[in-house]
Amino acid sequence: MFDTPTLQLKPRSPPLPGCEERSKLSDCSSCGARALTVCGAVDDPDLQRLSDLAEVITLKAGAVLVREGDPAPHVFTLTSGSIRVYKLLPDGRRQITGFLFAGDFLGLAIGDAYVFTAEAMEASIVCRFRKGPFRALIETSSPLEHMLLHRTMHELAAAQNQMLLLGRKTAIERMAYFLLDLPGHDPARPIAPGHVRLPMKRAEIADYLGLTIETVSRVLTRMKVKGLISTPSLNELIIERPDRMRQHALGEV
Amino acid sequence: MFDTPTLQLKPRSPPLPGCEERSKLSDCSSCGARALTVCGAVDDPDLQRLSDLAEVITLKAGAVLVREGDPAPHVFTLTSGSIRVYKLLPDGRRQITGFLFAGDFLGLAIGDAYVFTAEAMEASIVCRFRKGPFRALIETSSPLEHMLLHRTMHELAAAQNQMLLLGRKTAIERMAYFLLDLPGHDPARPIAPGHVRLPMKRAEIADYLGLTIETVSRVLTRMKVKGLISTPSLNELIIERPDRMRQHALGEV
DNA sequence: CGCAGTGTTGAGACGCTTCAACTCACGTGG
DNA sequence: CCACGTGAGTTGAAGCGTCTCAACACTGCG
Repeated sequence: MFDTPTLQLKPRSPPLPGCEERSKLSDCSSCGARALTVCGAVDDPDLQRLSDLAEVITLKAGAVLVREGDPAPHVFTLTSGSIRVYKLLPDGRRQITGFLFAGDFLGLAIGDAYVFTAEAMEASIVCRFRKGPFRALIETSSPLEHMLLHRTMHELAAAQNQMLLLGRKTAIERMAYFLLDLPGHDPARPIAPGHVRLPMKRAEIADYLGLTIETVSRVLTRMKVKGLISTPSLNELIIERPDRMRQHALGEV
Repeated sequence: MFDTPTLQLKPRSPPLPGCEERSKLSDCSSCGARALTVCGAVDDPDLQRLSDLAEVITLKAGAVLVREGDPAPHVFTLTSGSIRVYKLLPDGRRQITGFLFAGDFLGLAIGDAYVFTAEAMEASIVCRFRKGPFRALIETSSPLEHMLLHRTMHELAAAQNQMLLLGRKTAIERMAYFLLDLPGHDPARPIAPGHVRLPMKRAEIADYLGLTIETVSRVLTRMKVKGLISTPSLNELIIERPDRMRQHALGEV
């Protein structure tokens, strides 16, 4: 599963078109800043020292990067590809807490064990750091710690939006929010505005939105019938009525 | 609503009995560390500089501290009392994203506007800091920023547990998790193990767990009938079967 | 005493889930 | 080239858990 590592560390790509839309939707005024932070705050010496600590690991689609409950000696950054992060209940119920894309951090948890499982959704490359040296570096690098705080706060704000979604929104509202929110996270998103790439399966969308695959399918059908979306292929769709979609996403009737 | 301020800053109280239980439940190995961080990491000079920036504000029960969408010039720490933090949908649906108790931070968000509303649940005292000087202080105080990062990661982990709860758990599982989790957060919790203080109303529990007040009431009744809990009063209950309660909370069976 | 706010309980409605059948795309091997 | 199998997605019908609506009980307070 793990490749022989060579040194590499790729900062998050700069802000991409379509970011404004997500920024508005998620009430986050600094989506651009998020990317900016990574590109800007880690100045060269720190970046170099980070690189010295990094191992590059390539993952095949479906490969498990970390497993919930396992000892947690590493932290990661995702260089390319996409990763699903989830928690399981004993009977198999799954909640996907996030999809990660190039530039995202992973494993920055408190404690000695991972509190989630992370799997590659497609062929991916990650940089791995041992936690100890990484923490030591943080201690000495204020910009680095600053960036981590910034990112963690960003994730927390997203998590709170997701709580609102899971606790109080209907199926169609969840899906609408998801479809508008997703492109802002995915550096590999298509250029064309309104186009949404869906690198995940229906089951993963369902487990992210707290629904079943059947409900996801039915909601997408309803959206098609209503003219909200069109689907050139299974893994891609076009938002035809962004205005109406946004209303649904925000729960405005 | 706001009192004339005098200087005051009270660090979080030290770890309290009952904390181990929560620590186990939430998969967080550092519940003690959380409190410890605040008491320990902010060493005297920093604490003093923080105090210089602080205004003390007293809140009556129900008072609004910050409102979602308003400009966000301040951050806060809660000195005593309890606060509910929530998001609203246009039609009034509410999701409470957290209950805050003495020692908790508030308002550490990215961007220029608050992304949530915060209201006092009971008479409370907060320390208020202007964001600018506070950020400047963070820049120069590594231990302070370290503490903030630690806390934010802690909150993020809790948020991910809440996503699992809201997305995949049944009503009784949600309530069980809530009842086991709550005492670990509340410094004013009763000494006796198994005793849970409920400073919030049914409506707030419901909006925190993504349920209705009727369902909350019915679940508590079911728990009473099953012998899982007993209720000396409306705002206090005793967990009679912590083992069975924990099974429910974790979705076993 | 009456009133308002809060909590409980019951009956019916509703939205999502469950279970099942079917379609479609894709790859494999005869 | 087609038969076959597999995994993913869609669609339909029935079931179930929670919600909605309504009535009632309890508490504190003027």
